[in-house]
Amino acid sequence: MATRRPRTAPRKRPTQERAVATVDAILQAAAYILVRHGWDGFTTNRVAERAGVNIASLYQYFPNKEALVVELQRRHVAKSRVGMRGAVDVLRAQPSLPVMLRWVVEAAVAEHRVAPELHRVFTEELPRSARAAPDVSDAEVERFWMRVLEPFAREVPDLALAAFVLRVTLHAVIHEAACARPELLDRPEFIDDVVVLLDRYLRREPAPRRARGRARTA
Amino acid sequence: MATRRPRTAPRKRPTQERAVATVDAILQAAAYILVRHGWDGFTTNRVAERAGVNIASLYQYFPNKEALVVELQRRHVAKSRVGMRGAVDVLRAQPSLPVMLRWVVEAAVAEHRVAPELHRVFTEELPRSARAAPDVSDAEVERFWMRVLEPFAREVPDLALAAFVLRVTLHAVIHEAACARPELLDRPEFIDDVVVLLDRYLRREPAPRRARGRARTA
Amino acid sequence: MATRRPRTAPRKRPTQERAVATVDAILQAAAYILVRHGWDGFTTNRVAERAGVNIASLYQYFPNKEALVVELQRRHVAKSRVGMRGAVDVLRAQPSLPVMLRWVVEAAVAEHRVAPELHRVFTEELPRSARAAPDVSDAEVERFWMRVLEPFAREVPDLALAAFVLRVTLHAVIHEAACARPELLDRPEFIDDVVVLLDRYLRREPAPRRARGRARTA
Amino acid sequence: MATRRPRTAPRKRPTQERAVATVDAILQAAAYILVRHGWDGFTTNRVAERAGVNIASLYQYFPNKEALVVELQRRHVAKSRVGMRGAVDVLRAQPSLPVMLRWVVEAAVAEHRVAPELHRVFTEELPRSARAAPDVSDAEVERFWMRVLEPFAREVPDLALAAFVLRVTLHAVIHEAACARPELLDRPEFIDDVVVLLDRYLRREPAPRRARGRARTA
DNA sequence: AATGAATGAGAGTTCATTCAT
DNA sequence: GATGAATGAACTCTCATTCAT
Repeated sequence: MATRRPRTAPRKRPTQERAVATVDAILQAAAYILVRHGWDGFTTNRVAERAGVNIASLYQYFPNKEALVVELQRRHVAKSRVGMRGAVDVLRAQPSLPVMLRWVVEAAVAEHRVAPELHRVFTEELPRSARAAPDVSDAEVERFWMRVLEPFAREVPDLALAAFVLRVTLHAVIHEAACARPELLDRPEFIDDVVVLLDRYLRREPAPRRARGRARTA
Repeated sequence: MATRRPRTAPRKRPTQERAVATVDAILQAAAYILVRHGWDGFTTNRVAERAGVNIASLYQYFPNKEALVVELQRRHVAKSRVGMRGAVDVLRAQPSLPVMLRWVVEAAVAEHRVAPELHRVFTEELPRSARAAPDVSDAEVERFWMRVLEPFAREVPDLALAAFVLRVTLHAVIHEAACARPELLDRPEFIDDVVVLLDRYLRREPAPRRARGRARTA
Repeated sequence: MATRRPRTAPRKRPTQERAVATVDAILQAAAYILVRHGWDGFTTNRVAERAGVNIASLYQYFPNKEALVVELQRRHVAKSRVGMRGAVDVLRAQPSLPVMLRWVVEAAVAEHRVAPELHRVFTEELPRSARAAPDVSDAEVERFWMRVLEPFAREVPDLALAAFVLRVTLHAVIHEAACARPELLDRPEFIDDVVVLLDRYLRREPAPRRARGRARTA
Repeated sequence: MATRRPRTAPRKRPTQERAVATVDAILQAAAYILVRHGWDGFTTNRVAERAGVNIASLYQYFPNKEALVVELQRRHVAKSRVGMRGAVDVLRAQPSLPVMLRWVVEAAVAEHRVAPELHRVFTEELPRSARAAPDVSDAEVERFWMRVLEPFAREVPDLALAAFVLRVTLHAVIHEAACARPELLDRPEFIDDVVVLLDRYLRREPAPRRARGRARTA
């Protein structure tokens, strides 16, 4: 509600090789400072100093502090989304629900492994002005889920609601694990459990016949 | 990793009546500024001005900026936790799982209704240095859940893991709803759905007998 | 045409004696720096340093650099206008034209003696953004002249035009003298000459030899 | 008093055709920026960008920012003075005073029509460091006037003073009109009036009724 | 002749915080 | 207990100018 968002589009594309290196150094330094000192300690001077470039060079490529972080997020997301691509393809093929969920959960976990600390700062500290507009909106994600789930979630009374719950839950559990209990990401039981959580939520009954209704065995 | 956390304990308890009023005015102004301008726009001078007190008075009661926000969080949590008390008592009585869950979910929803915008800033913008140490740690909450769930979650292979998933999911879904889709909090289907989500996750089998296996009907 | 004018109203009135002294020191330093280094060399840090106060103190009383200069102009004008008051009263009494003119010229000269160098910077170097809106507009001055001259300037074909010429000439000659030939201000012949210039311009007749002694008809 | 004036002589004459075009583009852009953004907004980077040339190219022809503006003034004056040449020739022929004055006034008006906005910036905003040394000094102009007026201004007690007043008045009235009331320049009455002003000032007699129509004696 | 890249120096401005009354 | 005044330390961002190609 507060301050108007300043323009964050990069100022000038580096064309020479040297300049590309400069921009990379700046962004790498920015990531470091952001993780190390948080948004409050993220000052352009610090970034420039750490990058070993003059502060004015920084401003030749980024119009302001926010733009730096936005570009950082853009690149982070680009890297993170790689695994999600494959999962989305699987979803389109519509195998069984547990199989689909497993793919997505694993993609989400992979996503969170990329740079968990950076991810944490992005989600937990940035003011609105420094948040990158997401390339895919939550609403779009939910619509996508609705289409995918439609054949499977016959027993779900409100599909839109379920899509919302699904999106939030999926992300929250993995995000929190990545931030607070990173070791969980490596345990197969964790992934299994998340799949179970979502699978049972969506396919409400008749419940899996057998005692250990794991997604794996379904 | 970041900067060392400064002491945030309030500086001196106001004893006279006038002083109590001063402190209240300061905190109210602080909440307003925080919601309105975000953490970045939250400056002690602004707070003092809005509160109508001199900046030096502010520093007589709060040793620094962070302390202000910490106290704000303390009071917010105190208000929020009221409903949770009752729920905890119910849990101790150990009725059926869905009943227990419904109580907790409803308490959590009530909690998020208290001051959603303030809540959002607390969770999404504060730097570590301004975050209040929670009065109950996540680990404690999870241990509590383990004790509570023990009789019900027989089919759950890893109770500690389940407690983690439960805690995170419960909070995330309601928190996100409160922040992004506040109207959801008023829909009974929403609460129902969250109960279903958790109930089916914890009681993995045999599944509810009938077609619309809502918690409500269990 | 360029940049929008920033707000230049002073930020906060000093109430304690100490603060009044601070503000005075700042303004005095500002005048010094402005005269010494011109608008381009007029930096708030320099001013604060010269005034012996912290830069933040400066900003507590003036919202920005321009405001400082605007206040300087305000005070300068206030001082300068003192003599003009008397002259205006004389004009209202409507003695003979030369007498009136002499009063005004002398007041204008006095005005330009106040702080000629400062005056020069004000008129010759300030960007629009730092120019104080005049308390009396040129148009108003001209309207005043028209009223005053009406009984005397019977032979003047276009009184509005004459008021414009009068205003500009009067100011320019004295201003230029003050800036480039300050010694002129002390010579009575100078004042006499300016009076002659304006008097003969306004009282055109009996014109030299012919009625409408226009160059054209000469 | 201010900062030492840096050398402003152009750095190197463009010899190739391409280079001439470059210099012209730079100067044209400079004029645009100066008029549009004022001296304060006049930055070499902006000029280079607008000119479509690299900043380094700009510095190949101009040693610094001031030099740019100085060259701009040089060219402006060259263009402006064209009409004045003719007038000067007329003056040398010594026709009647009103005729001479009319020529000069008209030349001055034409001069001010060339690029009034640029002219305004030159006279009202440039710091000393960026002001071009005039090719003809004020003193020279005044000496010239003295020679010209000598046969006509017999009644003028101090010819040097009159030359000063004449020079200043002539310029100021037309300059102010050009800046603040441009429509005046097109009205013949305006020119007439200025001629009358100067003519009557210089040819004092036969004075209106009395010999030395001084205010003093009135 | 021309350009992309780089930079030292500094400008304006804010802020958390303390002191003196 | 409360206030007006004051300040050290940064911070963001710009600019004139130069270097390497």
